[in-house]
Amino acid sequence: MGKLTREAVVEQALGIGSAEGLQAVTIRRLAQELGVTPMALYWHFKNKEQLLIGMADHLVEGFVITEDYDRPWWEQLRELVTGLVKVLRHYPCAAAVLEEVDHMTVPSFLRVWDTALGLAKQAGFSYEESCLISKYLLQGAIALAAGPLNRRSGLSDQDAAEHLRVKRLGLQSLPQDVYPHIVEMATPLCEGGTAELYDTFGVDLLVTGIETLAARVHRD
Amino acid sequence: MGKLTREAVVEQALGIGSAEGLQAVTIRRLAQELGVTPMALYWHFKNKEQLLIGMADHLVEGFVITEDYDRPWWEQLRELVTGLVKVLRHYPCAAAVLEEVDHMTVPSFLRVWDTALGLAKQAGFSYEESCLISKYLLQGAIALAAGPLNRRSGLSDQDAAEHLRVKRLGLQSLPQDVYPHIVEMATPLCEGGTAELYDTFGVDLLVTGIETLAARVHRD
DNA sequence: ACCTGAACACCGTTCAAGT
DNA sequence: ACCTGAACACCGTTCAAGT
Repeated sequence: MGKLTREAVVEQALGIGSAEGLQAVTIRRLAQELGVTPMALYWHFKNKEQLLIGMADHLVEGFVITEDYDRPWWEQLRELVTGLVKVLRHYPCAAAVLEEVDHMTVPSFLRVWDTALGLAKQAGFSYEESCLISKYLLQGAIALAAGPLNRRSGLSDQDAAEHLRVKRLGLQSLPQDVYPHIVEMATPLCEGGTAELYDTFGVDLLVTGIETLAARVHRD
Repeated sequence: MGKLTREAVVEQALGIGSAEGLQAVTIRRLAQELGVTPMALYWHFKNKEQLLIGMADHLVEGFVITEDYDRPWWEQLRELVTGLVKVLRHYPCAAAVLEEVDHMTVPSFLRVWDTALGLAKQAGFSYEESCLISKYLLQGAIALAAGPLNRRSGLSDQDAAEHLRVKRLGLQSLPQDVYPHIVEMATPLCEGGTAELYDTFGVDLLVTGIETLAARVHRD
Protein backbone atom coordinates (compact mmCIF):
# COMPACT_ATOMS: atom_id res chain seq x y z
CA MET A 1 0.00 0.00 0.00
CA GLY A 2 1.49 3.29 -1.13
CA LYS A 3 1.71 6.32 1.08
CA LEU A 4 -1.09 8.78 1.44
CA THR A 5 -0.01 11.50 -0.95
CA ARG A 6 -1.92 14.46 -2.31
CA GLU A 7 -1.85 12.92 -5.76
CA ALA A 8 -3.21 9.58 -4.58
CA VAL A 9 -6.07 11.30 -2.79
CA VAL A 10 -6.95 13.42 -5.80
CA GLU A 11 -6.88 10.45 -8.15
CA GLN A 12 -9.02 8.36 -5.86
CA ALA A 13 -11.48 11.24 -5.62
CA LEU A 14 -11.65 11.53 -9.39
CA GLY A 15 -12.18 7.79 -9.58
CA ILE A 16 -15.10 7.81 -7.19
CA GLY A 17 -16.57 10.92 -8.81
CA SER A 18 -16.37 9.38 -12.24
CA ALA A 19 -17.86 6.07 -11.22
CA GLU A 20 -20.62 7.26 -8.92
CA GLY A 21 -21.04 10.96 -9.44
CA LEU A 22 -19.43 13.89 -7.71
CA GLN A 23 -21.89 13.82 -4.82
CA ALA A 24 -20.36 10.49 -3.79
CA VAL A 25 -17.00 12.17 -3.25
CA THR A 26 -17.05 12.75 0.45
CA ILE A 27 -14.23 13.21 2.90
CA ARG A 28 -15.35 10.22 4.92
CA ARG A 29 -15.97 7.99 1.94
CA LEU A 30 -12.64 8.95 0.45
CA ALA A 31 -10.81 8.17 3.67
CA GLN A 32 -12.49 4.79 3.94
CA GLU A 33 -11.51 3.94 0.38
CA LEU A 34 -7.94 4.94 1.11
CA GLY A 35 -7.84 2.88 4.31
CA VAL A 36 -7.31 5.87 6.52
CA THR A 37 -9.08 8.10 9.01
CA PRO A 38 -11.12 11.06 7.67
CA MET A 39 -8.94 13.50 9.55
CA ALA A 40 -5.84 12.19 7.80
CA LEU A 41 -7.04 14.02 4.70
CA TYR A 42 -6.99 17.29 6.57
CA TRP A 43 -3.26 17.05 6.76
CA HIS A 44 -3.02 17.18 2.97
CA PHE A 45 -5.94 19.51 2.25
CA LYS A 46 -7.11 22.43 4.35
CA ASN A 47 -10.73 21.58 3.62
CA LYS A 48 -13.00 20.03 1.02
CA GLU A 49 -12.88 23.06 -1.24
CA GLN A 50 -9.11 22.67 -1.52
CA LEU A 51 -9.58 19.03 -2.41
CA LEU A 52 -11.93 19.98 -5.24
CA ILE A 53 -9.44 22.56 -6.44
CA GLY A 54 -6.78 19.86 -6.38
CA MET A 55 -9.03 17.63 -8.48
CA ALA A 56 -9.67 20.39 -11.00
CA ASP A 57 -6.01 21.24 -11.21
CA HIS A 58 -5.07 17.62 -11.80
CA LEU A 59 -7.61 17.38 -14.61
CA VAL A 60 -6.50 20.42 -16.54
CA GLU A 61 -2.81 19.73 -16.00
CA GLY A 62 -3.24 16.96 -18.56
CA PHE A 63 -3.75 19.62 -21.21
CA VAL A 64 -0.57 20.93 -22.75
CA ILE A 65 -1.16 24.19 -24.57
CA THR A 66 0.63 24.48 -27.86
CA GLU A 67 1.39 28.07 -28.67
CA ASP A 68 2.18 28.81 -32.28
CA TYR A 69 2.71 32.46 -32.98
CA ASP A 70 2.64 31.99 -36.72
CA ARG A 71 -0.94 30.79 -36.91
CA PRO A 72 -3.90 33.19 -36.75
CA TRP A 73 -5.59 33.69 -33.39
CA TRP A 74 -8.87 32.10 -34.40
CA GLU A 75 -7.25 28.81 -35.25
CA GLN A 76 -5.43 28.86 -31.94
CA LEU A 77 -8.64 29.66 -30.08
CA ARG A 78 -10.38 26.78 -31.78
CA GLU A 79 -7.58 24.44 -30.88
CA LEU A 80 -7.63 25.67 -27.30
CA VAL A 81 -11.31 24.81 -26.96
CA THR A 82 -11.10 21.42 -28.64
CA GLY A 83 -8.04 20.53 -26.61
CA LEU A 84 -9.70 21.47 -23.34
CA VAL A 85 -12.85 19.56 -24.19
CA LYS A 86 -10.82 16.53 -25.16
CA VAL A 87 -8.84 16.43 -21.94
CA LEU A 88 -11.98 16.88 -19.84
CA ARG A 89 -13.52 13.87 -21.53
CA HIS A 90 -10.93 11.65 -19.84
CA TYR A 91 -12.92 11.73 -16.60
CA PRO A 92 -16.71 11.66 -16.70
CA CYS A 93 -16.88 13.93 -13.66
CA ALA A 94 -14.43 16.48 -15.02
CA ALA A 95 -16.99 19.06 -16.08
CA ALA A 96 -18.87 18.67 -12.81
CA VAL A 97 -15.69 19.35 -10.86
CA LEU A 98 -14.94 22.50 -12.83
CA GLU A 99 -18.49 23.72 -12.36
CA GLU A 100 -18.07 23.44 -8.61
CA VAL A 101 -14.84 25.35 -8.11
CA ASP A 102 -13.82 28.94 -8.61
CA HIS A 103 -11.74 28.78 -11.78
CA MET A 104 -9.50 31.55 -10.56
CA THR A 105 -8.11 29.26 -7.87
CA VAL A 106 -7.00 26.50 -10.24
CA PRO A 107 -3.43 27.12 -11.44
CA SER A 108 -3.55 24.90 -14.53
CA PHE A 109 -6.86 26.40 -15.54
CA LEU A 110 -5.38 29.86 -15.16
CA ARG A 111 -2.78 28.89 -17.76
CA VAL A 112 -5.53 28.05 -20.23
CA TRP A 113 -7.34 31.22 -19.31
CA ASP A 114 -4.22 33.28 -19.79
CA THR A 115 -3.77 31.91 -23.30
CA ALA A 116 -7.40 32.66 -24.15
CA LEU A 117 -7.05 36.19 -22.82
CA GLY A 118 -3.97 36.76 -24.95
CA LEU A 119 -5.73 35.54 -28.07
CA ALA A 120 -8.76 37.71 -27.39
CA LYS A 121 -6.59 40.78 -27.03
CA GLN A 122 -4.78 39.77 -30.20
CA ALA A 123 -8.17 39.68 -31.93
CA GLY A 124 -8.60 43.34 -31.17
CA PHE A 125 -11.00 43.26 -28.24
CA SER A 126 -10.77 45.65 -25.31
CA TYR A 127 -9.67 44.52 -21.87
CA GLU A 128 -13.18 44.12 -20.56
CA GLU A 129 -14.41 42.45 -23.70
CA SER A 130 -11.50 40.04 -23.61
CA CYS A 131 -12.35 39.10 -20.05
CA LEU A 132 -15.96 38.41 -20.94
CA ILE A 133 -15.00 36.50 -24.07
CA SER A 134 -12.50 34.29 -22.35
CA LYS A 135 -14.90 33.50 -19.51
CA TYR A 136 -17.63 32.73 -22.00
CA LEU A 137 -15.38 30.55 -24.13
CA LEU A 138 -14.01 28.45 -21.30
CA GLN A 139 -17.40 28.06 -19.69
CA GLY A 140 -18.73 26.96 -23.06
CA ALA A 141 -15.95 24.42 -23.42
CA ILE A 142 -16.79 22.97 -20.02
CA ALA A 143 -20.44 22.75 -21.00
CA LEU A 144 -19.49 20.95 -24.20
CA ALA A 145 -17.43 18.49 -22.22
CA ALA A 146 -20.38 17.89 -19.91
CA GLY A 147 -22.79 17.45 -22.75
CA PRO A 148 -22.88 14.39 -24.91
CA LEU A 149 -22.00 11.53 -22.60
CA ASN A 150 -25.05 12.55 -20.68
CA ARG A 151 -23.47 10.46 -17.98
CA ARG A 152 -25.75 10.26 -15.03
CA SER A 153 -22.71 8.84 -13.28
CA GLY A 154 -23.48 6.32 -10.63
CA LEU A 155 -25.87 4.23 -12.64
CA SER A 156 -25.27 1.08 -14.59
CA ASP A 157 -25.61 1.35 -18.36
CA GLN A 158 -28.94 -0.41 -18.13
CA ASP A 159 -30.27 1.93 -15.50
CA ALA A 160 -29.00 4.90 -17.48
CA ALA A 161 -30.87 3.70 -20.55
CA GLU A 162 -34.01 3.27 -18.49
CA HIS A 163 -33.53 6.71 -16.99
CA LEU A 164 -33.26 8.15 -20.50
CA ARG A 165 -36.39 6.35 -21.65
CA VAL A 166 -38.40 7.70 -18.74
CA LYS A 167 -37.12 11.19 -19.39
CA ARG A 168 -38.07 11.02 -23.05
CA LEU A 169 -41.51 9.70 -22.26
CA GLY A 170 -41.91 12.51 -19.76
CA LEU A 171 -41.26 15.09 -22.45
CA GLN A 172 -43.40 13.33 -25.01
CA SER A 173 -46.37 13.24 -22.69
CA LEU A 174 -46.33 16.98 -22.11
CA PRO A 175 -49.28 19.01 -23.45
CA GLN A 176 -48.50 19.47 -27.09
CA ASP A 177 -50.26 22.82 -27.38
CA VAL A 178 -48.03 24.52 -24.83
CA TYR A 179 -44.74 22.74 -25.62
CA PRO A 180 -45.03 21.86 -29.33
CA HIS A 181 -41.34 21.79 -30.22
CA ILE A 182 -40.25 20.07 -27.04
CA VAL A 183 -42.68 17.23 -27.70
CA GLU A 184 -41.60 17.03 -31.33
CA MET A 185 -37.89 16.95 -30.53
CA ALA A 186 -38.07 14.88 -27.35
CA THR A 187 -35.76 12.21 -28.70
CA PRO A 188 -32.83 14.39 -29.84
CA LEU A 189 -33.25 16.51 -26.71
CA CYS A 190 -32.77 13.52 -24.43
CA GLU A 191 -30.15 11.67 -26.40
CA GLY A 192 -28.22 14.86 -26.88
CA GLY A 193 -26.67 14.10 -30.24
CA THR A 194 -23.42 12.38 -31.02
CA ALA A 195 -20.10 13.44 -29.53
CA GLU A 196 -19.09 14.50 -33.01
CA LEU A 197 -21.84 17.13 -33.10
CA TYR A 198 -20.45 18.62 -29.93
CA ASP A 199 -16.87 18.62 -31.12
CA THR A 200 -17.56 20.24 -34.47
CA PHE A 201 -20.81 22.17 -34.44
CA GLY A 202 -20.53 22.95 -30.74
CA VAL A 203 -17.05 24.37 -31.04
CA ASP A 204 -18.08 26.27 -34.16
CA LEU A 205 -20.92 27.82 -32.23
CA LEU A 206 -18.54 29.07 -29.58
CA VAL A 207 -15.80 30.34 -31.85
CA THR A 208 -17.83 31.74 -34.73
CA GLY A 209 -19.51 34.36 -32.60
CA ILE A 210 -16.13 35.63 -31.48
CA GLU A 211 -14.81 35.70 -35.02
CA THR A 212 -17.77 37.67 -36.30
CA LEU A 213 -17.58 40.17 -33.47
CA ALA A 214 -13.85 40.57 -34.02
CA ALA A 215 -14.44 41.44 -37.66
CA ARG A 216 -16.98 44.03 -36.51
CA VAL A 217 -14.50 45.55 -34.05
CA HIS A 218 -11.90 45.90 -36.78
CA ARG A 219 -14.34 47.70 -39.04
CA ASP A 220 -15.08 50.40 -36.48
CA MET B 1 -49.35 34.40 10.25
CA GLY B 2 -50.38 32.99 6.89
CA LYS B 3 -50.72 29.35 6.15
CA LEU B 4 -47.82 27.22 5.05
CA THR B 5 -48.33 27.14 1.31
CA ARG B 6 -46.02 25.97 -1.44
CA GLU B 7 -45.66 29.51 -2.68
CA ALA B 8 -44.74 30.88 0.73
CA VAL B 9 -42.07 28.23 1.16
CA VAL B 10 -40.58 28.89 -2.27
CA GLU B 11 -40.50 32.63 -1.72
CA GLN B 12 -38.90 32.28 1.68
CA ALA B 13 -36.32 29.96 0.14
CA LEU B 14 -35.53 32.47 -2.59
CA GLY B 15 -35.25 35.15 0.05
CA ILE B 16 -32.74 33.21 2.12
CA GLY B 17 -30.82 32.14 -0.98
CA SER B 18 -30.58 35.70 -2.24
CA ALA B 19 -29.51 37.13 1.08
CA GLU B 20 -27.07 34.49 2.23
CA GLY B 21 -26.30 32.27 -0.73
CA LEU B 22 -27.98 29.12 -1.92
CA GLN B 23 -26.00 26.91 0.44
CA ALA B 24 -27.88 28.58 3.30
CA VAL B 25 -31.17 27.26 1.93
CA THR B 26 -31.65 24.19 4.01
CA ILE B 27 -34.79 22.29 4.91
CA ARG B 28 -34.22 22.81 8.59
CA ARG B 29 -33.29 26.47 8.29
CA LEU B 30 -36.27 27.09 6.06
CA ALA B 31 -38.63 25.42 8.52
CA GLN B 32 -37.26 27.43 11.39
CA GLU B 33 -37.71 30.67 9.45
CA LEU B 34 -41.29 29.67 8.67
CA GLY B 35 -42.03 28.79 12.29
CA VAL B 36 -42.67 25.18 11.54
CA THR B 37 -41.17 21.72 11.89
CA PRO B 38 -38.76 20.52 9.18
CA MET B 39 -41.04 17.61 8.33
CA ALA B 40 -43.90 19.98 7.62
CA LEU B 41 -42.10 20.89 4.40
CA TYR B 42 -42.21 17.28 3.29
CA TRP B 43 -45.94 17.54 3.01
CA HIS B 44 -45.57 20.20 0.32
CA PHE B 45 -42.41 18.94 -1.38
CA LYS B 46 -41.38 15.35 -1.88
CA ASN B 47 -37.75 16.22 -1.22
CA LYS B 48 -35.25 19.02 -1.47
CA GLU B 49 -34.79 18.58 -5.21
CA GLN B 50 -38.49 19.28 -5.71
CA LEU B 51 -38.14 22.39 -3.62
CA LEU B 52 -35.33 23.64 -5.83
CA ILE B 53 -37.41 22.89 -8.90
CA GLY B 54 -40.22 24.88 -7.34
CA MET B 55 -37.83 27.79 -6.77
CA ALA B 56 -36.62 27.66 -10.38
CA ASP B 57 -40.14 27.48 -11.71
CA HIS B 58 -41.21 30.44 -9.64
CA LEU B 59 -38.30 32.48 -10.96
CA VAL B 60 -38.87 31.86 -14.63
CA GLU B 61 -42.64 32.18 -14.34
CA GLY B 62 -42.01 35.89 -14.00
CA PHE B 63 -40.90 35.95 -17.61
CA VAL B 64 -43.71 36.38 -20.11
CA ILE B 65 -42.63 35.41 -23.60
CA THR B 66 -43.84 37.72 -26.32
CA GLU B 67 -44.21 35.86 -29.56
CA ASP B 68 -44.39 38.02 -32.65
CA TYR B 69 -44.52 36.03 -35.83
CA ASP B 70 -43.90 39.07 -38.00
CA ARG B 71 -40.44 39.80 -36.70
CA PRO B 72 -37.39 37.86 -37.86
CA TRP B 73 -36.22 34.97 -35.72
CA TRP B 74 -32.92 36.55 -34.72
CA GLU B 75 -34.63 39.55 -33.17
CA GLN B 76 -36.93 37.27 -31.25
CA LEU B 77 -33.99 35.15 -30.08
CA ARG B 78 -32.20 38.23 -28.88
CA GLU B 79 -35.26 39.39 -27.02
CA LEU B 80 -35.70 35.95 -25.48
CA VAL B 81 -32.18 36.05 -24.08
CA THR B 82 -32.35 39.60 -22.79
CA GLY B 83 -35.76 38.95 -21.26
CA LEU B 84 -34.57 35.84 -19.48
CA VAL B 85 -31.45 37.55 -18.18
CA LYS B 86 -33.52 40.48 -16.96
CA VAL B 87 -35.98 38.36 -15.02
CA LEU B 88 -33.19 36.32 -13.45
CA ARG B 89 -31.61 39.51 -12.16
CA HIS B 90 -34.58 39.99 -9.83
CA TYR B 91 -33.13 37.46 -7.40
CA PRO B 92 -29.37 37.33 -6.82
CA CYS B 93 -29.53 33.57 -6.38
CA ALA B 94 -31.56 32.94 -9.53
CA ALA B 95 -28.69 31.76 -11.71
CA ALA B 96 -27.38 29.55 -8.92
CA VAL B 97 -30.76 27.88 -8.60
CA LEU B 98 -30.99 27.20 -12.31
CA GLU B 99 -27.49 25.77 -12.33
CA GLU B 100 -28.52 23.28 -9.66
CA VAL B 101 -31.65 21.81 -11.20
CA ASP B 102 -32.31 19.77 -14.31
CA HIS B 103 -33.87 22.31 -16.64
CA MET B 104 -36.09 19.65 -18.16
CA THR B 105 -38.03 19.39 -14.91
CA VAL B 106 -38.93 23.08 -14.69
CA PRO B 107 -42.24 23.77 -16.50
CA SER B 108 -41.80 27.51 -16.97
CA PHE B 109 -38.27 26.99 -18.21
CA LEU B 110 -39.55 24.45 -20.70
CA ARG B 111 -41.77 27.17 -22.15
CA VAL B 112 -38.72 29.35 -22.79
CA TRP B 113 -36.86 26.37 -24.18
CA ASP B 114 -39.72 25.52 -26.48
CA THR B 115 -39.70 29.01 -27.90
CA ALA B 116 -35.94 28.88 -28.46
CA LEU B 117 -36.26 25.51 -30.16
CA GLY B 118 -38.92 26.85 -32.50
CA LEU B 119 -36.78 29.84 -33.43
CA ALA B 120 -33.75 27.65 -34.06
CA LYS B 121 -35.73 25.41 -36.39
CA GLN B 122 -37.08 28.51 -38.08
CA ALA B 123 -33.49 29.62 -38.65
CA GLY B 124 -32.93 26.51 -40.70
CA PHE B 125 -31.03 24.30 -38.30
CA SER B 126 -31.54 20.55 -38.08
CA TYR B 127 -33.25 18.92 -35.14
CA GLU B 128 -30.03 18.01 -33.41
CA GLU B 129 -28.42 21.34 -34.12
CA SER B 130 -31.48 23.12 -32.78
CA CYS B 131 -31.27 21.14 -29.57
CA LEU B 132 -27.63 22.01 -29.10
CA ILE B 133 -28.20 25.65 -29.97
CA SER B 134 -31.10 26.10 -27.62
CA LYS B 135 -29.23 24.43 -24.75
CA TYR B 136 -26.20 26.59 -25.46
CA LEU B 137 -28.23 29.77 -25.66
CA LEU B 138 -30.16 29.26 -22.45
CA GLN B 139 -27.11 28.15 -20.57
CA GLY B 140 -25.35 31.24 -21.84
CA ALA B 141 -28.20 33.45 -20.69
CA ILE B 142 -28.01 31.94 -17.21
CA ALA B 143 -24.26 32.54 -17.16
CA LEU B 144 -24.82 36.16 -18.15
CA ALA B 145 -27.34 36.56 -15.36
CA ALA B 146 -24.84 35.11 -12.91
CA GLY B 147 -22.04 37.28 -14.13
CA PRO B 148 -21.85 40.96 -13.36
CA LEU B 149 -23.24 41.30 -9.85
CA ASN B 150 -20.45 39.05 -8.80
CA ARG B 151 -22.59 38.63 -5.72
CA ARG B 152 -20.83 36.45 -3.25
CA SER B 153 -24.21 36.36 -1.52
CA GLY B 154 -24.03 36.10 2.20
CA LEU B 155 -21.52 38.85 2.72
CA SER B 156 -22.02 42.47 3.56
CA ASP B 157 -21.08 44.98 0.88
CA GLN B 158 -17.97 45.82 2.83
CA ASP B 159 -16.89 42.22 3.16
CA ALA B 160 -17.62 41.68 -0.53
CA ALA B 161 -15.37 44.60 -1.44
CA GLU B 162 -12.63 43.21 0.75
CA HIS B 163 -13.07 39.77 -0.78
CA LEU B 164 -12.71 41.33 -4.24
CA ARG B 165 -9.58 43.19 -3.24
CA VAL B 166 -7.95 40.04 -1.91
CA LYS B 167 -8.86 38.17 -5.08
CA ARG B 168 -7.37 40.88 -7.27
CA LEU B 169 -4.20 40.99 -5.25
CA GLY B 170 -3.98 37.22 -5.53
CA LEU B 171 -4.05 37.44 -9.30
CA GLN B 172 -1.66 40.36 -9.43
CA SER B 173 0.91 38.55 -7.34
CA LEU B 174 1.02 35.54 -9.67
CA PRO B 175 4.28 34.92 -11.56
CA GLN B 176 4.12 37.29 -14.48
CA ASP B 177 6.12 35.07 -16.80
CA VAL B 178 3.64 32.21 -16.67
CA TYR B 179 0.40 34.23 -16.42
CA PRO B 180 1.23 37.48 -18.24
CA HIS B 181 -2.27 38.41 -19.37
CA ILE B 182 -3.98 37.39 -16.16
CA VAL B 183 -1.67 39.65 -14.18
CA GLU B 184 -2.18 42.49 -16.64
CA MET B 185 -5.96 42.21 -16.62
CA ALA B 186 -6.42 41.34 -12.95
CA THR B 187 -8.69 44.29 -12.28
CA PRO B 188 -11.23 43.81 -15.10
CA LEU B 189 -11.17 40.06 -14.46
CA CYS B 190 -12.21 40.50 -10.85
CA GLU B 191 -14.61 43.38 -11.25
CA GLY B 192 -16.23 41.67 -14.17
CA GLY B 193 -17.24 44.72 -16.13
CA THR B 194 -20.45 46.70 -15.94
CA ALA B 195 -23.89 45.11 -16.21
CA GLU B 196 -24.26 46.98 -19.48
CA LEU B 197 -21.35 45.05 -21.01
CA TYR B 198 -23.12 41.82 -20.17
CA ASP B 199 -26.47 42.93 -21.52
CA THR B 200 -25.13 44.18 -24.85
CA PHE B 201 -21.81 42.60 -25.72
CA GLY B 202 -22.62 39.41 -23.85
CA VAL B 203 -25.93 38.90 -25.60
CA ASP B 204 -24.28 39.77 -28.92
CA LEU B 205 -21.68 37.13 -28.29
CA LEU B 206 -24.36 34.51 -27.78
CA VAL B 207 -26.61 35.45 -30.66
CA THR B 208 -24.06 36.44 -33.27
CA GLY B 209 -22.57 32.99 -33.50
CA ILE B 210 -25.99 31.53 -34.18
CA GLU B 211 -26.73 34.15 -36.82
CA THR B 212 -23.48 33.51 -38.64
CA LEU B 213 -23.93 29.76 -38.57
CA ALA B 214 -27.51 30.13 -39.82
CA ALA B 215 -26.29 32.13 -42.79
CA ARG B 216 -23.81 29.32 -43.51
CA VAL B 217 -26.55 26.68 -43.32
CA HIS B 218 -28.67 28.60 -45.79
CA ARG B 219 -25.80 28.79 -48.25
CA ASP B 220 -25.33 25.02 -48.42
C1' DA C 1 5.80 15.29 9.79
C1' DC C 2 1.92 12.57 9.65
C1' DC C 3 -2.03 10.31 11.52
C1' DT C 4 -5.82 8.95 15.14
C1' DG C 5 -10.06 9.38 18.56
C1' DA C 6 -13.59 11.65 20.18
C1' DA C 7 -16.66 15.14 19.77
C1' DC C 8 -19.49 19.16 17.68
C1' DA C 9 -22.76 21.12 14.89
C1' DC C 10 -24.88 20.37 11.28
C1' DC C 11 -27.50 17.84 7.06
C1' DG C 12 -31.80 15.21 4.42
C1' DT C 13 -35.18 11.86 5.16
C1' DT C 14 -38.40 8.12 7.11
C1' DC C 15 -41.99 6.54 9.85
C1' DA C 16 -45.35 6.35 13.13
C1' DA C 17 -48.30 9.20 15.45
C1' DG C 18 -51.22 13.15 16.41
C1' DT C 19 -55.35 16.55 15.11
C1' DA D 1 -55.39 17.09 4.89
C1' DC D 2 -51.77 18.84 7.35
C1' DC D 3 -48.34 18.82 10.87
C1' DT D 4 -45.26 16.90 14.91
C1' DG D 5 -41.61 13.89 17.57
C1' DA D 6 -38.20 10.92 17.58
C1' DA D 7 -34.88 8.62 15.27
C1' DC D 8 -31.50 7.16 11.41
C1' DA D 9 -27.71 7.62 8.62
C1' DC D 10 -25.11 10.57 7.04
C1' DC D 11 -22.04 15.20 6.43
C1' DG D 12 -17.56 18.65 7.20
C1' DT D 13 -14.56 20.18 10.65
C1' DT D 14 -11.93 21.11 15.16
C1' DC D 15 -8.92 20.00 18.71
C1' DA D 16 -6.13 17.50 21.57
C1' DA D 17 -3.40 13.65 21.52
C1' DG D 18 -0.43 10.05 19.76
C1' DT D 19 4.05 8.32 17.08
